[in-house]
Amino acid sequence: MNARKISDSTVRRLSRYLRQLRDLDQHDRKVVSSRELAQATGTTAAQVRKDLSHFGSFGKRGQGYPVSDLRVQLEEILGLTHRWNVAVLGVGKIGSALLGYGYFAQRGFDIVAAYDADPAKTGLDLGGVRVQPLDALERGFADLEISIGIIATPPEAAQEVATRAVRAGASAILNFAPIKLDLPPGVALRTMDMTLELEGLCYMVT
Amino acid sequence: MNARKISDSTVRRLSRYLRQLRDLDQHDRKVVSSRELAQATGTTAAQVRKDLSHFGSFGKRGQGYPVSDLRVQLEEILGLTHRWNVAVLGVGKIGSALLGYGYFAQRGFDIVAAYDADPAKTGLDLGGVRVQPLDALERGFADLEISIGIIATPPEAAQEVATRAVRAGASAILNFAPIKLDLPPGVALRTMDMTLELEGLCYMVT
DNA sequence: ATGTTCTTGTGATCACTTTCACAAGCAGAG
DNA sequence: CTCTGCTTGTGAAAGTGATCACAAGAACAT
Repeated sequence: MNARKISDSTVRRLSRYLRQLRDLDQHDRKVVSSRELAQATGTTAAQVRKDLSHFGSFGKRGQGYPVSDLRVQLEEILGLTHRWNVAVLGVGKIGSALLGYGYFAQRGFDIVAAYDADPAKTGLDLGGVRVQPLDALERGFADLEISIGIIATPPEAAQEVATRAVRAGASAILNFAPIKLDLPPGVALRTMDMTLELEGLCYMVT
Repeated sequence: MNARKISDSTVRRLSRYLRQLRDLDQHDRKVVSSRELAQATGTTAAQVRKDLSHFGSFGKRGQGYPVSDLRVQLEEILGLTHRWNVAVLGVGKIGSALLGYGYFAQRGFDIVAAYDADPAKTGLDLGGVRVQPLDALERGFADLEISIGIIATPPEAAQEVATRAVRAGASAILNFAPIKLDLPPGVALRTMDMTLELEGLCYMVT
């Protein structure tokens, strides 16, 4: 089924389909067509069908896709059948905002630990998580089975902290620092670079 | 020169080149090769040259690119020769984090206003900006010549607030709400969807 | 049973991006 | 001046992702 390599853009779209399906499911919709799914997620019907066809045949010709089934299928494909433990690394402005960001838990991601190099922050309770010193990182990742690290440190510290997180067991990094991270092969990485996006907007406007 | 349409991925890379060039410039480097620029930004030398060639010939064969000149050129291409006024819409966790995020100002983006629907937040001073009620949006965008709106509201409110911002004069929207925004053509849009990225990481790990 | 209407699944095609490969050009040495 | 070593700029080739177009089914009405 999914032998081939699936592109990032496809994965992103799958995520959007899933979001829509969850919504439809909650409203007890039973069936949805590729056309409707496309419209709701900002793509085309053919694209939806092509994306899904990489993983199997989930629809019925003439009818559409069963909302609930497809939802479960997508959750399996994306690896969202279980919850994920996440740690926030760096508790500055961005880091503490993430600790209070409710949508993570809602979507299956539990922030179970937070670390910061500043001793003054140790012990703080942010959104129900106690901030720990960086030295506790290795221990924490192992004990709590943390597989995703969110880098929210200043850029200077980002590389080192990311490397430590990976060595401590993280298999994925979500990076908020405006810097290029080098990670060992096999570790998943996505970077959210806000100034990069702002600059992109400026180009488009100009 | 730049008659053709430049792809998003190219623009993103240009932004990364610029970041590197600013750094090199500060360290008084005079010249840089496509190879070095590529290595520092995580792409290939050929890609760097191709990207730049869309806008002109900035380098000298046998030598490389003059750091300072190229920097200025890229700033012009990206539309970063002047500073930009930005407003934050929605002052929850994410919104207030952005108000304190120092890298925006450093890169030419001034957050000059913040709005929130919750009257309890009116008047709060966050990072030197006073939070105003949503009703003040139209007036503020006009008076302060705000061209970029950052949406940090709950998803339910995002579409309406974005639409209002555009009507009030915003020509670009940076969206942090996990939702698809519909905007009039000609308005630039970038969405930063954190749960989407996390889900992407899960797929890669699984 | 047959026909009609609808929607999926998918090979083929198209469009766009990246990579390749090399001539053109610059600087410095001899 | 010529030769050597480098690096750019760019057309051509390769690769990748998106779109098209249509046969294959499914439900329902007659």
